[in-house]
Amino acid sequence: MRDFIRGAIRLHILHHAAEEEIHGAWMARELASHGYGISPGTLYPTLHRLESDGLLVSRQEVVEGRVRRLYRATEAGRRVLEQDRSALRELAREVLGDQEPG
Amino acid sequence: MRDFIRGAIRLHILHHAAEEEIHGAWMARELASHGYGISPGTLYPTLHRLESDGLLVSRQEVVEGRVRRLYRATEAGRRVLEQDRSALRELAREVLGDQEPG
DNA sequence: GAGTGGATATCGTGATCCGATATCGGCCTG
DNA sequence: CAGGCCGATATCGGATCACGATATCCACTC
Repeated sequence: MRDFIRGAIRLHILHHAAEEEIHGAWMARELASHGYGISPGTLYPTLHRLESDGLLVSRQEVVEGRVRRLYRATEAGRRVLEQDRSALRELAREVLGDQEPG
Repeated sequence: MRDFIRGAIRLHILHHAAEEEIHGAWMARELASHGYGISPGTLYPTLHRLESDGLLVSRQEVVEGRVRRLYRATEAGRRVLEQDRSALRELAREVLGDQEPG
């Protein structure tokens, strides 16, 4: 358990997949830009698991001469996302207290 | 990875251990009261790991005829806690949007 | 000193993480 | 059409971690 971030990766993926179609390499860059170093050996199996759990659906498309697997959140995925969001909200309330930012 | 909560357990433990002395069974109840089902087989190894990583220190004491191992956060533990807190803050900002709480 | 009860420690199994490496497939070149 | 290129995706093996069940520990009681 390097970071508590590890477990938040699913949340992050669902969050973006609920808003638009995403693909693995894009997600890797997105996570990296937030400082979440995730390796392909973690990311792709995670995407597959989310799909086999019915939280994501994928299709393949050719974009700029590259085959990409595009993922979107399913209804079940959105429900799980909402559950995770409220868990996050409670966690933030508990651990961050009522501190006002700035 | 049932929940993103799994990884947040370390954060939760550090949060409480930074404020007061805690012990395993108390932490189990605290986590359970927030709906985080954590088994002893996860909690105790986690405490040991945090201690061997230098984030917690422990001492034994007899309380009400029971031996308890009391944990407190070290300075390093508090630093990690702060790092995790700001990661949590950024995650909340990213995934929860700019919604105002309450 | 045997029993009690709550807290803590450990064991084996299965899942997960990880970096490195391999594969894939459309595009371009010739 | 064959071959090379390149980014995206998939897979492999070792190490770590989560988990529930079970065992152990220790102060107290009788």
